[in-house]
Amino acid sequence: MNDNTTMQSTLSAELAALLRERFAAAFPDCPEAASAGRVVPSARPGFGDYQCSDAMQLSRALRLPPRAIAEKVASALPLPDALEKIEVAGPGYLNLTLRPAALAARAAAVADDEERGGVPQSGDGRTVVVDYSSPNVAKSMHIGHIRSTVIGAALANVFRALGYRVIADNHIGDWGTQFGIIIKGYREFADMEALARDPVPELERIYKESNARAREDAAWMEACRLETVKLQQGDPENRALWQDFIRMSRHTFDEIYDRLGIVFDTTRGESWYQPQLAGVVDRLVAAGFAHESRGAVVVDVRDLDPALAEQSRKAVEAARAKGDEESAAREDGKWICIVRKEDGGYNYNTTDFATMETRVREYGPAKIVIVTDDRQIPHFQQLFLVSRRLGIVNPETELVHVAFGTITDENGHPFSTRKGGMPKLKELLDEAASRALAIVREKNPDLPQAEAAALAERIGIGAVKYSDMAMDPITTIRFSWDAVLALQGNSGPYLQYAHARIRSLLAKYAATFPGEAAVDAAPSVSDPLERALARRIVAYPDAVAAVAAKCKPSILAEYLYGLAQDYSAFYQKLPVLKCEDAATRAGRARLCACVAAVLRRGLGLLGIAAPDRM
RNA sequence: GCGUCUGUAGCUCAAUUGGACAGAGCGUCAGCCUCCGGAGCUGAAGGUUGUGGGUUCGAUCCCCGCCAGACGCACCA
Repeated sequence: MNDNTTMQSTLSAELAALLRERFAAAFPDCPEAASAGRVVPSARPGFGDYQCSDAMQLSRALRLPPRAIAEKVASALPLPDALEKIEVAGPGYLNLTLRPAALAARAAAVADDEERGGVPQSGDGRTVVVDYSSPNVAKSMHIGHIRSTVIGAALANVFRALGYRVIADNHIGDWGTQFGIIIKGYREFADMEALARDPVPELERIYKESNARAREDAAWMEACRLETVKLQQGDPENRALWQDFIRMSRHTFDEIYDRLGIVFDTTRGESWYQPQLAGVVDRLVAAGFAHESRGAVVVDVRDLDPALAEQSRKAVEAARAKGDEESAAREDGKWICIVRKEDGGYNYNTTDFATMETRVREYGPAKIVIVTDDRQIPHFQQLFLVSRRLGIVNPETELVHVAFGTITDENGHPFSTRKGGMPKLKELLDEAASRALAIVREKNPDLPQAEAAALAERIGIGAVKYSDMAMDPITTIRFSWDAVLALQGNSGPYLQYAHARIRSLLAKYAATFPGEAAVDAAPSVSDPLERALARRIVAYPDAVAAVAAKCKPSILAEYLYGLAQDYSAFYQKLPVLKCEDAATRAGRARLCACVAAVLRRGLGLLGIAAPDRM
């Protein structure tokens, strides 16, 4: 183990490796011992810095009391430089305590690693495709889109930080039957002025109205269908309209993305794959995976897995036994994956197969990560299964569907379209900025107008983003203005505030003690509050790695919140500028600087700004 | 009917994925500004982790059965 370290791995990984060696050496005849040594940060300070509970697990295999096993591992020599002691505690825990100097050096190394962000380069140049945001052309982005956007962008950042080559792809909804409906409506009742002024809401109005008419007027519906067919056959006029709609919509999306600081490496909408769709279906049929059914071409997922077939057969029996023919009929729908519709058109299944295939062929990715709401879980399960069986995706490519919970209204019900649907994303961001501005003005009355507004924007957006990432993606969010825009407690601004306070303190430090070079000092870790901070900093690389492994930015949000909390406790109790002893003062200033660096970096991965003042 | 997800403090969520005494925020109550930024800090109250079994040295976490809610189930994505 190396104290001042090149950051090739995380501290916990190095300690685990050390213990693994010792377990293996102590019990060479036991295969289970060879894989022991898992290490996690200790539950409480009294239990050292890291703990290992594997001795208890091995007790059965080794037929020895857990404490005896732990003792043997703990007493092995020599103790590496970084460790002060290894103790056996409780029923058989191994508690590892770091030497303060080693902890301080390690914390500084993590914070100072500007190039790699203190994070091991486990990606090693492999490729990850991250598919997120994916709004629909001719529809406004609303609060339902923000989770995919924000979570996906954070995951892309994290994979990049870990040394992966990332392809961030915005798979926008720019193809499908809705365009016939819009084109028909556009021809009949478009308000050209409104379209010029603010195109997307007008397109949305056109779609809604045309769609409503199609529902009650069969002739209208047929006309819409014909427009779709014309578009898909390449009719120049319809294609020009369609491209116009895309251009207008993308312009509106880009305004939001600019504001959110979201970037993509590529934007390939569904239409991009359109030329490949016929070939996909042909190959599925040729391979025997797809067949004709009720006029459509379908893949029956049950054909790929006898267990599913059996499960399905039982479900039908159970329904029939109760005379529930409706449920029995529904059963098919769960397993039928339509790849060509009765009318010869293709749908999202076909497009998604083509997308999968293209991504594998073009990028050779180690992972494909797709971020959508949880209603699409069955769709992606089927897509992944069939893609693998057909060989569209090779076994080396990991497929991940990051499913997040839908956003409901304040009462836990879906937002009803009749009552205006989900709040628009732009409205949300405006409201966030405006609430933040009120506070900025109050706290910084002397700040020039433009600066205050810019700052409020960063704070408001930070609040919105944080609230969407602070919890596990699968959690359903009950929308509430007060929760999304919270500026106190577990919130984005709380983290930003902790960071701004440190920056301010460090500026004052530099001005007050120009001779002291805190940069050269080791972070102070003598007080438990300081030590807690250093331990937290050292765990940063583990947090980032965990985000990638679980595809949950919430892990990083949680980590940063803990770091900020620890800092606030430290700040309250231990003086820095007012500390009499120059050496301690420098050590504390250095520790503060390390915290600020990690906060800024972590917030950066979440896509949240870290202003120097607020 | 079948499937997926979820159930943890009054409310919103954590719990390093099987480890030591289940922790935060909001709200409530009591404190902290002659003190580096109070968007802050300290403390109190608040829990049979939906429920009943099982596995384990050890279960919020894994398995089985119930209960409740959300979502999905043939040409939207």
